[in-house]
Order: sequence, then structure tokens, then C-alpha cells
Amino acid sequence: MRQVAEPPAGSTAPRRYGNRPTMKDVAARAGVGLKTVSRVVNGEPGVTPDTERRVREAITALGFRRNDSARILRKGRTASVGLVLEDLADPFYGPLSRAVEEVARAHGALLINGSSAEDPEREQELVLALCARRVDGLVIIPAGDDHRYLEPELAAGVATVFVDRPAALIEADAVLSDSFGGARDGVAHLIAHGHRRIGFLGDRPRIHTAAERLRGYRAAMAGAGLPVDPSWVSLGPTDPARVRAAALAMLDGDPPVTALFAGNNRVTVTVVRVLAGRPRPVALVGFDDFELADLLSPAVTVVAQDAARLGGTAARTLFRRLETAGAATGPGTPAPEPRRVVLPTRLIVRGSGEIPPPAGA
Amino acid sequence: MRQVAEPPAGSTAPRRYGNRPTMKDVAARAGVGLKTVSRVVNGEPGVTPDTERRVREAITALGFRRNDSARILRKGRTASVGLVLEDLADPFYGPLSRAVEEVARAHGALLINGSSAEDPEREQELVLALCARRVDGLVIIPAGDDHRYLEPELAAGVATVFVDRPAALIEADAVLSDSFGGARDGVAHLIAHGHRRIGFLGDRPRIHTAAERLRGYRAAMAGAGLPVDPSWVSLGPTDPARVRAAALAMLDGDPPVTALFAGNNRVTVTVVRVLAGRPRPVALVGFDDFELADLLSPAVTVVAQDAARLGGTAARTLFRRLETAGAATGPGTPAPEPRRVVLPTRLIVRGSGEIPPPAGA
DNA sequence: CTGAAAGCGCTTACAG
DNA sequence: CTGAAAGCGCTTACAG
Repeated sequence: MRQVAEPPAGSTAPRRYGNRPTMKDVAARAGVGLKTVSRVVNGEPGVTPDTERRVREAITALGFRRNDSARILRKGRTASVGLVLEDLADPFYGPLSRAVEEVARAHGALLINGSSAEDPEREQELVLALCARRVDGLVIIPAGDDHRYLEPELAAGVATVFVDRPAALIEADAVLSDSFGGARDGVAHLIAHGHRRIGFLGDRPRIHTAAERLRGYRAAMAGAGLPVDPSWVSLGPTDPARVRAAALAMLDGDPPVTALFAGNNRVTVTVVRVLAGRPRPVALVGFDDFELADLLSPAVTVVAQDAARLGGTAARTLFRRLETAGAATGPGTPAPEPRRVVLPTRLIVRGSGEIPPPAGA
Repeated sequence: MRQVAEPPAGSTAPRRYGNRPTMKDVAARAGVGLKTVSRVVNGEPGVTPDTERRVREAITALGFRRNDSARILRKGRTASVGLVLEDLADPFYGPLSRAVEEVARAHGALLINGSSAEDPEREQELVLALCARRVDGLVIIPAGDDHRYLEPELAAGVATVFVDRPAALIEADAVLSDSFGGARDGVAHLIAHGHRRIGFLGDRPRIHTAAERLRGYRAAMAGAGLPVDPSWVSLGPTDPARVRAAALAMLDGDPPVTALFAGNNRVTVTVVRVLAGRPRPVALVGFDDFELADLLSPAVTVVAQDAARLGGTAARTLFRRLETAGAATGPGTPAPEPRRVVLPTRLIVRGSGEIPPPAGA
């Protein structure tokens, strides 16, 4: 049996939308003081069972629920964490978001989530909106390459951890995958299988991971004493049309590449489609694992990064910062140094990366 | 040149974490009244350029940013929407979340996001936490089968739209896919290709979509005058081990099924793996499209639903409710009736659903 | 054009 | 065990 608040009978004042009963209303109905209601609502001791029962009855009858906006204002902590990523719809960010959420939940915090759509201005707008909401901390997958706008916020104590890509022009914690090492190992794998002309298809060079993976590609080629023809490198937006055109140009080059390294999962998926339409097998290694990669033919060899671990590590770093900050209230406590964590990648051999170059090449 | 707040020199009081300057501090530094600062911060008219400049200087010097917690408390609207879904990491919810976010953003609202992990208690906990935060509205993909806990909140005017699955035991807006019709059409497609023994692998029967899809399966079979052997139907958790075992039992039955209908994308992916390990081709139609379904061999025929449209429609319904509620402040305005929107599904023919039964069957 | 006072709904610090 | 007063940082309603 659940009772619901009645609209005040005969009230002439327009019922404002969202006009909910307050602790004051509950106190009046239960015939107690405001503080007693607060004690019951928050499970604080020092209320007789009989008083508590009266308060609870009033709460149910009025449909009261504590307004956390007021509580937050008074307490100064919002128990919420902001997560800014590139695109909620990108499968790479699903497990990452989930991992951040689980850690936040374990600390009693809610997650406020937003996409930058890879637009630096939108990133800034979103981050500052979250700061205005006084989130306790921020987990940011940055789109921009200048984060000085965050300086006043960091100075004010907003804990911030960058994930997947580091902050630019400011010092901040970062949790990254080893893009350089992963790409280098992936390309070296292709070289070990006999390839000498290898194409690199990546995201926009402004993006840190794209630049690092390109650097890894160049390092592997240089390490094997192989030249890199400029036509074998293409960086840009990851929309299918652009990637398809770039891949075809390399595959139909003179001489053509015999293998491709794809800089992230969006690129890999498009390359798989391109290769499926061509008769001659071409070797492929992709950065990022993706669902069903093992069931394609050939199955796709990838450099896997652990998105969930990336998110979980970032969130744990964030809450460690928050706890440190909470403890370090005494003057003269030095601000802890920004930490950079680099997680290893893992080469998963499945078939596409072990295709040898054609006999004539 | 950007200035940052200095810690108060020689302050003996412990610097509280998150101790930020307020409008009062800005007003004092600029030598103006509090209201003038408020005007500048909110871009309200009626401030001379010179006064405005002085205020802006103080803002920059102190690193001031408006505290939206206070603003929210006073204004009564939080400009935020809660989104409760099953699992942030499930690829089905990525585009859905993104669509909700875009609509919220267009209305100037932030998104507070959480996973129920398919646990009714966790759903309730999350939803009520969002209500305590006074979100303007809720988009819920429900895990539970009793939403009466929401009654006081709905009575208080929290706009709520259920997505993918309807609310249980309360009246509320819902935006759904046509699970019944989609499954019926998918199964009818298999029947049209000659199958008579078709297995159905679905999610837990408590979940509305799972029950509806099963109903669609039964309707298609009955419509073709085909019996359904109890051993051809398996509902339960979608973890790979359970689904694999259930699929194998049907494939190795006596007589075996010649085709499978998979109740959602998690099930389909596991069934694809099971079938990949078997010599004899078996027909398959899955509910939900998924990335790379077209590149598998055989490519997977699916009943597609539009997750982004589901989310977008739900969010637009939500904001329409909010605007109606905002306008209908006069007494006697009737509460608008809950609406149920059912979006059509689309059969995408790719190959796996057109495999005929073996000659002997 | 400008600002002092009141109040949003809680919690804190204190007194009885 | 209980409650009145002050205050969190803004906006609102009003007066000058």
C-alpha cells in the first residue's frame, strides 16, 4: 500500500511543476522539528522509535524525497564524476565507460557523461559545464590540443585524469595505452612475415594516439632497414569513404603495398570491407580488438588494448587523488605529482597478419 | 595570459578542498554588488561596459566559476536528464545513449548515466538517486518488473519515458521496437525457406522483449500450422556458456532443428560461434543488427531495430512532456495520457537466413 | 544602471 | 532525545 501526495485541496496558487514537499512540510505534518526529519532521512541516531515512525508516515504520505541539490550545496561534495569522451556510440568507449561507472559506484558517486564529438570546443564547453556542476572529479578523453582552459579548475582542486590521450599544455594525470609500442610490434609482425611495402592508415594526426601509432610504424620500418614511401601513409578522418579511398590508393599503387596496418578499430572495419571485395589476399593488422574479429575470414590479427582496464585505472587514479586531497587539508602539503600510466598492448595472432606477400613481391 | 587564483597568503585556516571563490568574493574584489556580478556572469543587460570589465577582471583573477548547485537549488530545474540502461558496455546501448544525449544537448541538458546490470534493485536505487538529484526527466530501460516505486516521483512531476521495454504495474510513456512482429517475420522467413523445425534461443522470460519475441516465434509457427516441440525453445541468461549449451542441444536433437532464431544480438553472436564450429550449415536469423554481420560467412540475416531512433524518440517524447508540464501550470489541466510508440523492425536478408534445410529433412 | 534583502532546501554547530 | 538558528552560493523580487 503506497500513498501518494495529494495536491493541496482548494489551493489557488498554481501548482508549480516539480513542486515537491520539503523536510519542513514533513516536520509540520509529523509535528516534529526539521532536524528530527533530517535525522530520520539520513539514518542518524538519537530518534525514539515512536518519533521515527511518525516521521516515516509523514514522508510516505507526502511522497517526500530528499532534494540532493540542497544537500550538495551545503556539503560541498556532489558525489558525482564527469566523463567526457569522444562518442558514446563508439564500441571502444562502452567497456571504458562501464569500468569508470563501476569504480564511481563503489565510491557512491554518479556518472555524468558526455560526448565531445571530437570537437575541441564542445569538449571545453562540456568540461566547464561539469566543473560548474562541481563534479568531484573528471575523466577526460580529450579531443582538443590545448587544455589550459582547465588551469583555474585544477587550481581549485577538481581532480582530473586524462585517458587514452594525454592533456596538452598542462600537467595532469594520464592513463594511456602503449600506442607507440603496440603499433611498432604490429608492424614488426608484418615485416617478420616477409612484407616490405606496408601501408599505414590512421586517424587525424592531431590526435595523440594516431601520431604515436604512426611513430611506431616508422620505428618498425626503420628498425628493419625498410624505406617508407610517402604514399604508404595516410592519416585523416576515419569515415569509411576517406579510409576506403586511401586503402585503395595503396593497394593499387605501383608497386602496391602487400600489407596494411590500420590505426584503430574504425579504420580496421573499413579495411576489412575493402579487402573482402578484392581477389588477392592482403595482410592486415589492426590496432584495437573488436567483436567477431576471430570469425571473419581471414580472422583479423590485432594489437589489442584493454578498454575496461584503461577506464578502471583512470577512475581509481581519480579517486586516489580525491582521497589524498581530502586528507591533505593542512597547509604546506605538497600537491602530488601528475602520474602517467602506460598500459601494455597485446598482439593477438589470428590469420590476417600472417598472410605472406605474393610470390612475385 | 591566464591568471590563476593564489592561495590566500598567510591563511591559517586549513585550505578546504574545493574551496572556490564565490560571487561575493568577485563582488568584493570588483567593488560592486553581488547582483551586478550575477548580471555579468549570466549575460543579463543593464551593466555599463566599465563595470562589466572590472567584474570580468575579478572573475579571471580569482578563477571564479559559477556554482550551478546553488543556481539549481534556487531555480528548481537541474537541466539534466537521467538515463538508466542495462549495461553501458553493450553495443546496443551505445547509439541509443548517443541519441538521447544529442536531444538532451539540444535542450541544454546534461546526461546522468547509469547501468542497472539487469538487477531490479540496482535499477530502483539508481532511479531514486536520480530523482533525489531532481533530474528534469528520466529515460529508463527497465530491468525490474514492478515500477510502483516510481509513483510518488511521477506524481511529483518527474517526466519519465521507458525505452525498449515498458514499465510494469504503472502507467508511463514507452518507446518500443516491434518485438512481436519482428520475431514473427523473421521466423516466417525461415519457414518460407522450407524449415519446419526451428529453434528459439532467447533472453530470460521475465524480460518483456524476450517474451514478446517468443510470442512472435510461436505465432509464426502456428500461422504455418507447424508444431513447436518444447525442446526447441530455450530462454535464459545470455552468457555464452548457457547459450552454447542450449544451441548444441537443439542442433544435436533427435530430430535436430534445421534453423535457429536468436532473440538478441548477444545470443546471435554466440550462435554464430557455435555454428562456425560445425560442418553442416544451419540457417540463422537474429534479432538486432550488429557490426560486421554482413562480412561473416554466411552473412547473417537479421531483424534490425534502430537503436538510435529508439533513443531519439524517447528523448523527444521526454522533452515534449517537460514542455507540456511547464505550460500546464493552471489548475485543472489534465495530465496527458501516457503514450506508447512502437517502432517497426526491418528484415535484412544476407544469407544465413536463406540456407535451406538439408535434403533429408 | 545598481544593489540589499529574502529565500531555494538542506546540513552544521550548538543549546537545551 | 530534540530543535532553533545560521549558512551553503546562487536567483528573485524589489527599491532606489
